[in-house]
Amino acid sequence: MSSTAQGARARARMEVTAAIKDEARRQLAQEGAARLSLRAVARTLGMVSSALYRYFPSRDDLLTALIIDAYDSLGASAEAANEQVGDAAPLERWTAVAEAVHVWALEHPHEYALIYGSPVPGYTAPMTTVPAASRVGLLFIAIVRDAHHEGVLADAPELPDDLVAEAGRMAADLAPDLPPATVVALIAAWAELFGLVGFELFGQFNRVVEDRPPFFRHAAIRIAHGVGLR
Amino acid sequence: MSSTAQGARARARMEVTAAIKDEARRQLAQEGAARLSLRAVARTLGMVSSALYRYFPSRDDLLTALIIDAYDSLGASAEAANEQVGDAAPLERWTAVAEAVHVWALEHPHEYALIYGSPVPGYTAPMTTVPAASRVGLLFIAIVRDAHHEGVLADAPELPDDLVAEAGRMAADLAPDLPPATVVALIAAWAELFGLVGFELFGQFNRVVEDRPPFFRHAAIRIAHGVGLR
DNA sequence: ACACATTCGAGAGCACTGCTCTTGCTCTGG
DNA sequence: CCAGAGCAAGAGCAGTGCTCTCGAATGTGT
Repeated sequence: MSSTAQGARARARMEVTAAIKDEARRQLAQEGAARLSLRAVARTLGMVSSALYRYFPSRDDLLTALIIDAYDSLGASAEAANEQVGDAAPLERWTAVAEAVHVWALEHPHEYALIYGSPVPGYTAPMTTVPAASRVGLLFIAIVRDAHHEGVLADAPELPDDLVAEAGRMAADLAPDLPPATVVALIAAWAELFGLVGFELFGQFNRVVEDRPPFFRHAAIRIAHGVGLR
Repeated sequence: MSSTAQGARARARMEVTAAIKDEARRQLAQEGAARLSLRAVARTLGMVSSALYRYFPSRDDLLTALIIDAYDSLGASAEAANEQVGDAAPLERWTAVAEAVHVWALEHPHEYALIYGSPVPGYTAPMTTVPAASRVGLLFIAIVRDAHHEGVLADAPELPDDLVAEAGRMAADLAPDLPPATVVALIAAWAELFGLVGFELFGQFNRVVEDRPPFFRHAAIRIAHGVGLR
């Protein structure tokens, strides 16, 4: 038997699991991760709290499921933005994806905080989150790779001696067809972009930057320039 | 009477308040903000939990005190690094301060998460945190200003039309003697730098960047270049 | 078709949390 | 000197994550 429709029992389990995640996501969006309460979820679902443990062995496991969903939701938004600009120039694809991340973060602040903010107490993300977490990063790599193969990618600045070895390792792991210096610039750009998003979302720009969208767009383009996109 | 040494009562209050903050800071450093417990603090201090409310009306007020201390600690580290390199070139001062922020963050991960990570649930930073929070930013502004007045600051790239007005506002507020385009680049650089720190600290670089110090140094220098420091 | 096994919901309970309120004791300013 | 302010302590409330036990419903193998 495959995984679908194997008995009413399994189906019911799927449905209850989904219902729990849905309600948990709703509470997460409204109250934030720290105020997400298993008991409250169970309550609004009309079940007793102990029953919920049949589906998620602990609060952290529920959070992990929500984290994966959040990464996937963000990744889907970014990929949709990338596809929507079709075969535009790499720089435009980059900014479109960056915009999509920005918009998604503003629309899902608590989800964003859950995945890119400070990790919740004593919680260390399990391996299962890695694939979902990588989607946006892989998109940026793909865009830069396309630019490189089209011959429109400027060279990244030379690496200092103490970075050459590590850069080689990074390039081998992430994008063997790209120059190591470009890979280094790309990873830095990735972190810098999310730094901008996080600062805006977490209030660091309050009373500093008022009109955020043009500021972000400009910064995202400048960051793309730093990777070699023109 | 001034604020110092006005009666044994006030002094005792100061001491107890300091003891509470110290113990709270210790628990924060070990367990993280979300696991900071008023009752646990009171317990190890040998008092009953309700007594603690005479000194901090709520858990959030204690957290606010710790936030201010954390900002001040980080600011002091950054300023010390700036002074230690004396009247070196602005670029070196920039990287020295960036390094200091980086090191402080690695040494105080939970404090860093408290101030630059996702804000704790339903908590909005009160105005009283603003001065302490501004110290590092003001340092970066001062460094760039010095470079500008020494005539060694490269021009920042031209601003798009939809950013000119906002850039003028930002410059007027933060550094009227600097070109608006430079101020925009500076604010972005500030956020980007903390983006790098946050990504490293919150595990986003796991399995991506292994040898972090050279990577960070390189990225910090590249960010400084983006502001016009050479 | 029946017996066995597994799964599940419900309830009680434990140890913990932030916070409030009342009761007295102690210290201090006028 | 002594009234009032400051303070510690205790009990208590409502909430949390999580565990354990106990029937009942639901599958599965013979």
